[in-house]
Amino acid sequence: MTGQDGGPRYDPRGADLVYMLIADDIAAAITAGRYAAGQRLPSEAALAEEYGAARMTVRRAVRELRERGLVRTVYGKGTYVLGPGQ
Amino acid sequence: MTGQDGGPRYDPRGADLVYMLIADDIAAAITAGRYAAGQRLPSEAALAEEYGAARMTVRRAVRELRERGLVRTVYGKGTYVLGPGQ
DNA sequence: ATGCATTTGTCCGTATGTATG
DNA sequence: TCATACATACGGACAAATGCA
Repeated sequence: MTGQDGGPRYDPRGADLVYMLIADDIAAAITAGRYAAGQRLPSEAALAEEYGAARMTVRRAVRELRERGLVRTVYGKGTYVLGPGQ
Repeated sequence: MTGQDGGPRYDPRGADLVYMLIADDIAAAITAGRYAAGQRLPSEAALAEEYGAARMTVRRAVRELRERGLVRTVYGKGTYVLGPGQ
């Protein structure tokens, strides 16, 4: 990323962060249809196991997906994939 | 550090840099077996306290040890002593 | 209604990574 | 080199919400 003022800038959203890698991977899975709209994602604990990461890191990834508008999280139930319409 | 007016105060190649002194000391401790292979080093904060230096300086020393292949650092966990085999 | 399991929410402590002054 | 602040990451513990038997 380059600033308009000419100064080189560090991209803090680089994909070399664990939570970002996980978020990208899940996002790709959603795009690929491996997680259909309306379907529930595996639990945070299951995802943590799957990715070999801490649950807090998975939560950070899910938060990223939420901010991208890809999923919706319901307390006590889970995180659900949103369709293109919503 | 290089003086902007009176020339360099320290020999940039010499071992009289604080981080290098610390690195050498830890390396000697590893060689002497005071830190066994597989063992975790004290945290950067603890080492900083021990050596009376800033954490950033200790980090520089640990980086030196990493570049010498003496230790391996794991994000969020610590820095571990490597055996002769690895 | 009473537990019980599952899942997300929150917090704590510790440790490393990055950035700035 | 130091000092500070914040982000990222791990691991654990407990609380709150949900659903089911």
